[in-house]
Amino acid sequence: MGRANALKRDRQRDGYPPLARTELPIDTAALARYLIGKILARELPEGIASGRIVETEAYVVGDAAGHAYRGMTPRNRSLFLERGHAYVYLAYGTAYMLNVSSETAGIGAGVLIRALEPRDGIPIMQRNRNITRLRDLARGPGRLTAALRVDRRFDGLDLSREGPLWLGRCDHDPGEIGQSIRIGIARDADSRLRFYLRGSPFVSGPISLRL
DNA sequence: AGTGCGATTGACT
DNA sequence: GTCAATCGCACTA
Repeated sequence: MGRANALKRDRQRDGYPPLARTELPIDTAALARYLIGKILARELPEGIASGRIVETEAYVVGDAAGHAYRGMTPRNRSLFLERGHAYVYLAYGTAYMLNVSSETAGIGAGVLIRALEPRDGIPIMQRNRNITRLRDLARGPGRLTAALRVDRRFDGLDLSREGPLWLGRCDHDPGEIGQSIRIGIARDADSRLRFYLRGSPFVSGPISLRL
C-alpha cells in the first residue's frame, strides 16, 4: 500500500472509533435499534471498507426463531459471548450472516446485520461483489458479508475493539427508524423485531417494509 | 452414518 | 413473479 493510501486508511479508522462495549444496550431489541446508523468497518489489505448500518433484526432471549433457542452448540457458541462479539454462520450453503451477540455472557441472543449504506472503500466492495450498482452492494445480509469479505473466520471476534472488523461510532442522528416483522421467518407475524432506516434505498425486503 | 433443511441470493419467465 | 444452488450442522438412530 502506498503512503497516500496508508494515510487515508488511518484517517478513516480514526473517524470510526470502536463503540465501547459499555455503550451497547444490554437488551437485544434495544441493541438492534441502537445499531441503526452506526458504522460497520472492515480493514482489508487494499484499505478500509465500511458502511452505515440501515437494517437489523433482533433474535431475543427465548426466541424460537433464534439459533440459541435449543442451547449452545459448536456453531452458535458465539451468541453466548458477552455483547459485541461476532456470530457468523453460513446460510443455504451460500451466504454468510453476521450477527452481533447481545445480552450478558452465557445468555444466547443476537442481532443480525441485514443491510449497509456503502460509505468507504466502495471500489473494494464492488470488486468483492463483482457488481457496480451502489444500491445492491450491501443490501441483504449475505451481500454485505460478501462486500466486506466476512466469513466464519470472524466468528467470535470482538467487534468493540479495533481489528479487522468493528462497529464504529457515528454520532449524528440516523433519521427515522421503522420497525416491522422479520424477513424470512415463518410464524413471526406478531413480533416487530426488525429495525430499519425509514425510506432508505439501501434497506432490503419488500417496499412495504421499507417505508 | 444418514437425513432434512435454512435469519439467501442470483438467474430466469 | 418462480426456482435451484449448495453445505454445514443439528437431529435421529
